[in-house]
Amino acid sequence: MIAEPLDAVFTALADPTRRAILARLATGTATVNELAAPFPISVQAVSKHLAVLERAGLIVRTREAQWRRCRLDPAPLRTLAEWVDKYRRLWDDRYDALDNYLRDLEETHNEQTP
Amino acid sequence: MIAEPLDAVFTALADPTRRAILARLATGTATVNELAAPFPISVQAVSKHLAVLERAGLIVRTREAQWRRCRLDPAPLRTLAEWVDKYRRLWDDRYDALDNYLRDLEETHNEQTP
DNA sequence: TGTATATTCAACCCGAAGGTTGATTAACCC
DNA sequence: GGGTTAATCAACCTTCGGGTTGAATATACA
Repeated sequence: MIAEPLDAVFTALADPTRRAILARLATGTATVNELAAPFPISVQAVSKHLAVLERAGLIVRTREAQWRRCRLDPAPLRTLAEWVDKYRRLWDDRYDALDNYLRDLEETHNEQTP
Repeated sequence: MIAEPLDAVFTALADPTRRAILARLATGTATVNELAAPFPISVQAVSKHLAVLERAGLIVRTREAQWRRCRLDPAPLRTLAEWVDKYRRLWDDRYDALDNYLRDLEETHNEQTP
């Protein structure tokens, strides 16, 4: 099993702190200190979280004087959505197939015991 | 930060072995041994993976003689798709806003330096 | 009843993940 | 240049996740 970029994205999103950071960034860009403010953890810890998000391609950090401005990059979300949709379709199809199968069983049963 | 069910789903999907198990189950139900066969790890390790998937609600295990038959449950995937779509929409909107902003800047610039 | 098979439980190992504190780098401002 | 602020780097601690092996449980079968 090759290491997929999907690993990094799912791993990044598995942490509630990181999802909260993304939620904050969805309302606009922010610096590391601004992002860290609402959390009861150190700025260094938040900095680590940002590194994880950056590795997953979910955010981009740019230098701006002594600040690092963070902004979202929705690209990996598209990949994720494709993955989810693919599986949902597969599974829904299977469920449809199962439904049909059960319906057939039912009908056959009804025919045998009218 | 309350522990969300989303945590369990993202965590479950972060592991490539577990995603492979889901891929296998997308083609139909299977027993633990059947699921374990393709992997170079022990049956016990696979059993643990299945527990993680079950906790996330992604699979259901039913007793069948001495076997445990596993089947997918696509429900959490729907929740996930909703989450992803919500964020994608938010972010795409922001990007549209940024695009418009940059376009406005450009136009203003062109007016000032014709 | 006894044995084989399927699966889980329990105890353990090891490395990675999330947190801390302290030091370092980089840019601004007086 | 000297001091302040923003952020990262480095070292460390503790918890958790994925793996192992060995024992226990449950069911089928002869």
